[in-house]
Amino acid sequence: MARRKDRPGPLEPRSAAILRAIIEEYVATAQPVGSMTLVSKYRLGVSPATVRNVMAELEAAGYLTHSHTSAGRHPTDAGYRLYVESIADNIALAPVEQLMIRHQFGQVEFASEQWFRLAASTLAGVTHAAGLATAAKPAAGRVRRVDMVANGTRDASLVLVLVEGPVKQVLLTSDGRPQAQLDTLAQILNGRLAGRSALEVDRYLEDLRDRAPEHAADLMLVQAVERIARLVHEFDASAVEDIFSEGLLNVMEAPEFARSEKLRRVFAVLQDRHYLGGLVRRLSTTGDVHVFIGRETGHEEMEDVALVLASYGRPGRATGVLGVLGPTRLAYPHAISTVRYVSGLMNELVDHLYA
Amino acid sequence: MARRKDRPGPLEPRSAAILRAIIEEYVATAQPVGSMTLVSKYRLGVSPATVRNVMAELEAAGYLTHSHTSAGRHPTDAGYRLYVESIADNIALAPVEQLMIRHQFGQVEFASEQWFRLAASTLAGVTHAAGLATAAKPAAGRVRRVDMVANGTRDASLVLVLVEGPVKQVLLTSDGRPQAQLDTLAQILNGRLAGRSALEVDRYLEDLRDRAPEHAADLMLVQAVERIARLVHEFDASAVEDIFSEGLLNVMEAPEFARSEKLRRVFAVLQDRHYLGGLVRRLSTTGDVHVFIGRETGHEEMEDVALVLASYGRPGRATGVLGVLGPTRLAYPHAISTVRYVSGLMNELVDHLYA
DNA sequence: GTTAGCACTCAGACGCCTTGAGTGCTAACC
DNA sequence: GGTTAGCACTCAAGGCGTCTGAGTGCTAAC
Repeated sequence: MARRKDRPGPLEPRSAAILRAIIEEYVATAQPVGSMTLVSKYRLGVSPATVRNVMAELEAAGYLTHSHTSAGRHPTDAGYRLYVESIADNIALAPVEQLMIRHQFGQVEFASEQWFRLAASTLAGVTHAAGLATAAKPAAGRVRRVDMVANGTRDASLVLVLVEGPVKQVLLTSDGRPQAQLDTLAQILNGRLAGRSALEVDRYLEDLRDRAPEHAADLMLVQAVERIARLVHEFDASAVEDIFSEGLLNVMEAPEFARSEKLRRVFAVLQDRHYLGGLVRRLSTTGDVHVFIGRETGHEEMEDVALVLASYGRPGRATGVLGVLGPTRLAYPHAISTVRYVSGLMNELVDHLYA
Repeated sequence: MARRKDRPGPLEPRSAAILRAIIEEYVATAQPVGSMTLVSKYRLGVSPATVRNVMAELEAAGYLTHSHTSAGRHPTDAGYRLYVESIADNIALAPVEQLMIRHQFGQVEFASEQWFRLAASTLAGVTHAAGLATAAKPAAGRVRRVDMVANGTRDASLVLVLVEGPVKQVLLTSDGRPQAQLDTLAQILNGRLAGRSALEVDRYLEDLRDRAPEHAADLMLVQAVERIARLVHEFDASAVEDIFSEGLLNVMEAPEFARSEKLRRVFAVLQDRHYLGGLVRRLSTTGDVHVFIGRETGHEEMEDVALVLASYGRPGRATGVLGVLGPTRLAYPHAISTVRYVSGLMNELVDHLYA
């Protein structure tokens, strides 16, 4: 029974300290925590009996549970949530770790795709959970540059560079035109399409088709514009370009996932490209870290996992998401500060690329 | 005791039929197979007692085992190997499935990266195991085309297209040069570098540095060539560009991987980019399907898994690997014919691209 | 409000027994 | 000779009771 306050609200300092100790102990050991172990390991200044009373209150308030009568307690999702809210703000990553991460980022070539992978693997390495990152996805794609490259006898590659970074490549049939002629074509396309969005490319395509007679010879031009339009549209439509996940092995090591059934469900959810995309919308674009615990992730299958996510990038321009996935029994303070730090780094990188 | 022949060699027809039946039953049920179930399900024309005698012979010859005295038998790796060798050649994929796979390949745009992913996911879907595919990796990369694109105020993207297909993108500092100037630079680079290998790019770089005075203004040219050299070298050195794996969830469903410890080891091996690269070398380049069962994979961690792999592509040009990963208890005939068929399709695609 | 003491609870470990699927052997059969 | 029926034997898996110990909740004293 809750003696004093059943109402939600700030806990008494002593209760908060005990909840905190229970969570930290449970995170460390994955074993239900009993009153005696708690007193012996943490200098709480009270006896086990008192701790038991407080535990009973915390349980009545919904922050702890029992697996069975004579077992120790472990936190509920609500308990973790309270804990997270109590520590979310003021923590910074240890300087040593900052340095380590910066060092890793320094190693990599400025090749855009590498970053996201690096972000994911860095997060995984530092937090010992799974690291996730999506590529920076802008609101709507624009053509930066088109290039055509002869490619054997019959084919040519069309290389499309988008303002937002990604490079796309598709095949065209070139009927053996020499490179010089392809260059001319590319020049025309660049003149017409540089800076254009998908809709604008569509419009140009219609124009081309209307005054067909004049350009009829250049069926290849039409073909190219068709492909470009399709690529830009595809880019706009793609929910999330790609989710890089690294260190899923770390999650497999957690005892809560010892039998692979639970694990399978989590993996299945993660494979769904649209899922993380959906979470993105729930993230404010302010760029601060958000924590989703258990059911809060919006997926029943994920009831045993927690996500610590942050968006990065610049709202008008490109944005993406990165973060960490682990069991709800997660070292939240460390995970939060790591995610915050890495998302800061990624902001710098995005600014640099989409300046 | 083996009554007749302990020597390896072709089994008597009846023994072979029984081994075959045991394997098929075990593949289907994942349960040890007893003599009575076998007789009742498969029309063998003999009594359980006879089957038991044969089983004892097969066990003495190393093709079957016992988990304990009173349990049914299941195949050893050697048993699977014999079975695989007895069926490897003459099987073709069912026309329905051929059609289904072709259909899937028809759906995809001719964008090179998609193929490998598609191959992997098709294999996964059809065989209900995990599908693997590496990108087509040629012996040594050559520059096809260089392009430079202004990129905000300070930076430029250098886009490098290799003869072998891949497109690389890195950032350069452009000090605000206009696009026109970048085009001129790119033109110079194309003139000099098109068709060149990494070593040849190196040579050009040395040239540039030697007669520094003349071109001193174009530090950016030097910077660009440096990057290009590095990219081509990296491409040459990369063991395997990327391994696309799809449908690992399928493997997680197999009862032999019910506890995730075993699974974890397998995943860990797969993450090692060099591992599959090593297997590539063990594949003859004739393009036929190779089967690695348990320890044959060369990794102790993989003792419970089997790989069915084929190389694809053209020896002199680009080659890659694709295949299927599953428990040793795998439907080999189906897996083999599927892998063979898909690798045939990939051959066509590679011919088309690297014509 | 805190604490010591004590009765109570219950998962997990251990040992025991039973069950049944499956074997290996032997002797009869063709 | 190979094949088969019969039978004793084996052993994992499951059910069942017991024991143990960590941990609780309650009550009464501080």
